Amino acid sequence: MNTLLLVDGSSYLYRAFYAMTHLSAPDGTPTNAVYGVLNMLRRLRTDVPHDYCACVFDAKGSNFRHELFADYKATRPPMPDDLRPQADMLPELVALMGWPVLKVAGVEADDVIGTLAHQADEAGMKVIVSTGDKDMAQLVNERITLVNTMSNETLDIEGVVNKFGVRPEQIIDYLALIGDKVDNVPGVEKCGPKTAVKWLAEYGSLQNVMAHAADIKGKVGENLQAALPHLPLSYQLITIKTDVDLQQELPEGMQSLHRRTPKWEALAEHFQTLGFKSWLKEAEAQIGNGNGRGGDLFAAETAPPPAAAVAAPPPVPEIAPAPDKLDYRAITTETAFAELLAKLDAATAVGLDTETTSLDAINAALVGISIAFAPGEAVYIPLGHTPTAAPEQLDLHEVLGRLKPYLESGRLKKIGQNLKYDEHVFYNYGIKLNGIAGDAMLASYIIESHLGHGLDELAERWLGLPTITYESLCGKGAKQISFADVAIEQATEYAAQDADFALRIEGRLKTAMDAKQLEMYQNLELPVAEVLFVMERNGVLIDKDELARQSHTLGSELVQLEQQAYEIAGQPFNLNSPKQLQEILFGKMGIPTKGLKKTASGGVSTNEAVLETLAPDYPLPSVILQNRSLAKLKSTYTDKLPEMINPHSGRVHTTYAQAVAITGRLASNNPNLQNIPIRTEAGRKVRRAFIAPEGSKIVSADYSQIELRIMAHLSGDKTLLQAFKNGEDVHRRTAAEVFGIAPENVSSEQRRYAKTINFGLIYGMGQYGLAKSLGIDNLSAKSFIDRYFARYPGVADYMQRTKELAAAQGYVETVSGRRLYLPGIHSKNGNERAGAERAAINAPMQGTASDLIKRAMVDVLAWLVSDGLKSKLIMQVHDELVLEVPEAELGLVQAKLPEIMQKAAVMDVPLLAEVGVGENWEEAH
DNA sequence: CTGCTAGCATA
DNA sequence: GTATGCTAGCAGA
Repeated sequence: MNTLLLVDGSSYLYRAFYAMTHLSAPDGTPTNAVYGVLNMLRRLRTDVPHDYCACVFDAKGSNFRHELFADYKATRPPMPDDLRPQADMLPELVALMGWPVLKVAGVEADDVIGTLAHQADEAGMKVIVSTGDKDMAQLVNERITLVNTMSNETLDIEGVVNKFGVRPEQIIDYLALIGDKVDNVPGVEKCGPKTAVKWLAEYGSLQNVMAHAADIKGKVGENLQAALPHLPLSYQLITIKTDVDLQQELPEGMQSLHRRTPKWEALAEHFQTLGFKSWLKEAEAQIGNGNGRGGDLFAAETAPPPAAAVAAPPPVPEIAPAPDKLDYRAITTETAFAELLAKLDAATAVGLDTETTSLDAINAALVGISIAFAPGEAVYIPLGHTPTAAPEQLDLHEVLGRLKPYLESGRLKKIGQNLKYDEHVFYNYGIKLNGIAGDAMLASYIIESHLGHGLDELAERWLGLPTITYESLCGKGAKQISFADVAIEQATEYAAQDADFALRIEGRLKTAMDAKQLEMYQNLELPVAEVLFVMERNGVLIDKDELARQSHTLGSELVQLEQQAYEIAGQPFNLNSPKQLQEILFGKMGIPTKGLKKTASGGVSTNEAVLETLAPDYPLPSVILQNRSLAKLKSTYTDKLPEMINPHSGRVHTTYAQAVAITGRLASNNPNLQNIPIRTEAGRKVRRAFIAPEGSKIVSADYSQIELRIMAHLSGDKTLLQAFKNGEDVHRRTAAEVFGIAPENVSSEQRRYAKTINFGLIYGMGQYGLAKSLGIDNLSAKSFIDRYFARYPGVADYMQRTKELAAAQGYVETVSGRRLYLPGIHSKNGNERAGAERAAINAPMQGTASDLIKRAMVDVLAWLVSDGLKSKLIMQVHDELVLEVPEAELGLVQAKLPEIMQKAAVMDVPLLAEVGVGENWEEAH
């Protein structure tokens, strides 16, 4: 029989507070109640065997009993000042310990416990309710028992009868007669336990006692008569609900009440602050055991789950309290603003969001700021709305000046959605945002990188709530209006919600992370976001004139190619139009289309591969190819980059997307600085325009064969590992192995083959792909691959294992525990499935490489800052970091930069980073 | 004006 | 054969 263990967190909070001697954290925060409750939960966890469990707390605010009876609990003194902060922090700590935590607005903890107990009872489960509250005795039956963990007292039916002298089903009647002084529930004057038991023994039920009120003599008889009108109400107040709607909190019912793995990382942090030393040690030991990240992000290899393991566990259901109502306000008066500042003084963490005039952060102007304090509680400060939209509005600079200390404070923690954006916005006004402690977008990216991370989607997925969309306020497309034109009322609803939801979602997502994920989130992605902010802000200096010259040259070359094409075709046409080109080549010129690749829409493709095959036999294709290549250079790079120079800084500021690539890589856009040409001579010239200011140089360092090294590490293949350890030329070595000759006899052709195989493997390539890229037949390609796998059995084995793992669990992992989901891995479509298998093979290598360089970026920036260097990180291109370095620091950076990159992780292969210096990016590479 | 395809730049 | 972002052309509003 399954057992459900329910803990009345709120009742214990009070009892522990009054029972425990004073205790406080190093910073003076009282901790006795928190310590008492957590200690009790630790004992319960081991002492009471159970299958499901939950710890229930009272939600803030009034509940249905207050509606029944305005004076309910009216005589209770307010919560002692020493208890309040403890009450606030306790639920989070309990959740971090792995307990499902429930808080339901509108009812009390008792009612939630009553409901869950009732449901479990109906399902034939055994229920143990751990509480210090005697009222709970009304729940006891054959399967439901109470345990007071503080006094070690157990109450079953017999126990209730022994203790109270009435049966469990009479407890409500019993308590109604006695009343409850603490909760201000009126009973019968002068009627205590003895009298109540006597009456109930005689008449059986409250109803019957009331019916015979006239029979009872003496002063108590009179009192009973006097109490008759209010006794039904008391009965109602004392009755614990067993029918609370928990659909929203527990959409999957009892099944979600599994104990989860404690978040040791976060617990350790809290125990540290709270001064719980022995528990801190314990948490650290757990982390050291690989149950959290140890000293080294890459040290712990998780044991692969059993092959039978099913896809990722479903996200833990929503257990955070949903606020009973929303409190969103606009701040437009000095009084309200002063109150807001006072609130910020008291707050430790807030949700933060800005509204602006532009998606381009560096050029965006502030329209308003929203701040959330608690779920459902947020304010919006309109600052840059048009007068029509906001008749009353505080002065932008005045407000910013007074908010600045809070925004720049590391003490006040900020949580938001893509805060890197807001960080830029504030920086535009001379404010450096500090204390960034959470970002819902990044948290979501860590948990499920393959899904969307927009706030709207997150609210839907994690809170089950719809959002007000930006489009519903501002419209879209050409007719879109500026947020500055949105009326305050609607702007407040929207903006306050964004801050509120970001705060709520981030908290929710954190509880869904395992220790490794929390580690990656807090110690990798959040710090990386700061590095990206710095790099974006730094920008890259571009030599406009150089690009203009190149554009000019390209322009005249393009004109010539165009003329040639027209002559060959016998007519002018648009060389950039695949459709027109198709007509010319396969229509007018009558080139046979047999065996040529088709486009998705049915026509004959005119892509590079097709034109290459036609080039030996016809003159036009090679002209087109040259034209395309140059046109791309001109339109995408030499013409475009100068347009992207920011007039204020004189530099180009890209935006790095941190949550788009499913493998963990960054992406760069507006402009994309990660696809600047290098392969062709003409293309590479573009890099000459990436320069450093007078007195500085460009320094670039890139990881050598990073993904191949990671493949060696992941596969553990002896031969491959050895090649790297010996510092060999791995492609040459591979050729030697595959062709069965000595490395010194490998021809350049053979080395090229080997290099292609090595790269192909990283992409999950099969014989077909290899044949195509080497221009050999399928059979020879297969024999190459077979020979390769025969010489590198570890690699063959790894490929196989990875595919199986992906199929078994639906995701694969990087070395540091980043999860990479493969939605297509179970597809019935063979092509799609094969694609997912290739992605599965590639993802751990690409993803681990990306984790590595992210770690290096954080370390490099930390070094630059701590040593007070003037060198600037300006670009990241997947395996390369580019810096702008003053000449005085050149020697230092050249030595230290590759060293930091190589030390980003300790793996079974040495990491190698190669550094270059130059006047421009081409020279430095 | 918007959304799509083809093609191509990078690691 | 993995992972991205950008441009031009073009079709349908």
